Amino acid sequence: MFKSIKSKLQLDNEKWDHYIDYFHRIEMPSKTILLEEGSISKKMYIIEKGCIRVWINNNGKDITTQFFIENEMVGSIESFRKNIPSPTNIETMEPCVLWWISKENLDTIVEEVMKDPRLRNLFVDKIFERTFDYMKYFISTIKYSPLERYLQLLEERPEIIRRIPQHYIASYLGISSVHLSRIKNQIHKEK
Amino acid sequence: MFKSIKSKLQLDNEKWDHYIDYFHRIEMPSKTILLEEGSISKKMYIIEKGCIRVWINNNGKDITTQFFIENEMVGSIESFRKNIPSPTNIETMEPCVLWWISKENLDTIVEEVMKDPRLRNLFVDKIFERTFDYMKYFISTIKYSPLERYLQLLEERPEIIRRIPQHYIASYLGISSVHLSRIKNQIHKEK
DNA sequence: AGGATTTAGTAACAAATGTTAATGTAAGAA
DNA sequence: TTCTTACATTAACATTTGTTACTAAATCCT
Repeated sequence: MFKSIKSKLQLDNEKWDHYIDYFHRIEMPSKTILLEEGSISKKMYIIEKGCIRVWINNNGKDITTQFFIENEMVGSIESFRKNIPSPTNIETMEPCVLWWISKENLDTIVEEVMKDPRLRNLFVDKIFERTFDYMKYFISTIKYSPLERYLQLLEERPEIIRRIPQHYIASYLGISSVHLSRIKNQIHKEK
Repeated sequence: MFKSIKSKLQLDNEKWDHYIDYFHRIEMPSKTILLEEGSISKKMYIIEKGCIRVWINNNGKDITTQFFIENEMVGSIESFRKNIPSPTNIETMEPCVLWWISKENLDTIVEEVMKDPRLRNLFVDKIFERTFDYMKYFISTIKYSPLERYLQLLEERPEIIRRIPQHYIASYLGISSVHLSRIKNQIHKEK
């Protein structure tokens, strides 16, 4: 599970083993809420197996804002970093195998990481990447039509479309599931 | 101009004076392109006076993605950080007084800053803030109607609406200027 | 001051998207 | 397996938003 991360970070064994102990394996059934809107995030998760969505409640309807699959890290970074109530819900969409780490332990690692110029740079790059991703999402919603956004998703994360029920995808794209059906139908006809 | 930044960072005078020298004052007429799509960003700007927009070209039409006013810092962080062609254009919308700093000099400051745990934290917080802002923008486009987004903008950045021509605002909200007219009319009637 | 350009509002029509309801199919639970 | 629930598609109609064209006002330039 952690081998790919290890080789990427190039940590020495001693530190590495220490860090590994901070993570705890859990299994969760589908449709489990890992973090509820309004509560403060105390854990981050790495997904070994399964699939998770992040969503916000909007007058009873929920809107999915992100999907995560294997080897990705999930959590409300905002709630985590600033110790404030999470604006989002985090929920499994399949039976999942997860590894969680507490805020305290992750903070310890981050503190260590920040002392090493090379790792620090990797970390800051990682945060920038997140920022750029959100920037891209944002621009994409005003620049492209739902059809175009669907095709992009199909291109960039086909796994998501294959595994996740369509109405979640629709909500993620900002359209109704009926309209997504129309879009798929349209693509089908054009071929 | 730099006093508020200075007091915020609590730097000692010696370092501070050193950093100040990295900034250069320039005046720019309205509608000047500071950074063109496709070119690599070499400068960051702080706005002393005036107003700037960031936009991307979409089949001949331009879409405004951000506005900046006095005391804000502008630049294509993505192009800056990764040394890649900028996806956006940056353009003045009023005659501006700006202070620019070169990538090299800013990198020097950042490197210094990262050595000090307190400043490092401020810096990382700043980046996280950007990320959260983009997250909010993104969520807002799928969660709220154009009317709601207009009211939010009016609430959060009234300055922008007062100073900037309506078709740029419309483009920023992702709607046509005609539709923004309708929205304003609608708000007017409801009062 | 005067002419050109930019900007904002309105109307009419067109296109995109949402809503509701009905139907069939697939997937999960007892 | 059988029942129930979740999911996807389609049609009909409603609503939202875009486009084009026209007008009037405001601003810019010389």
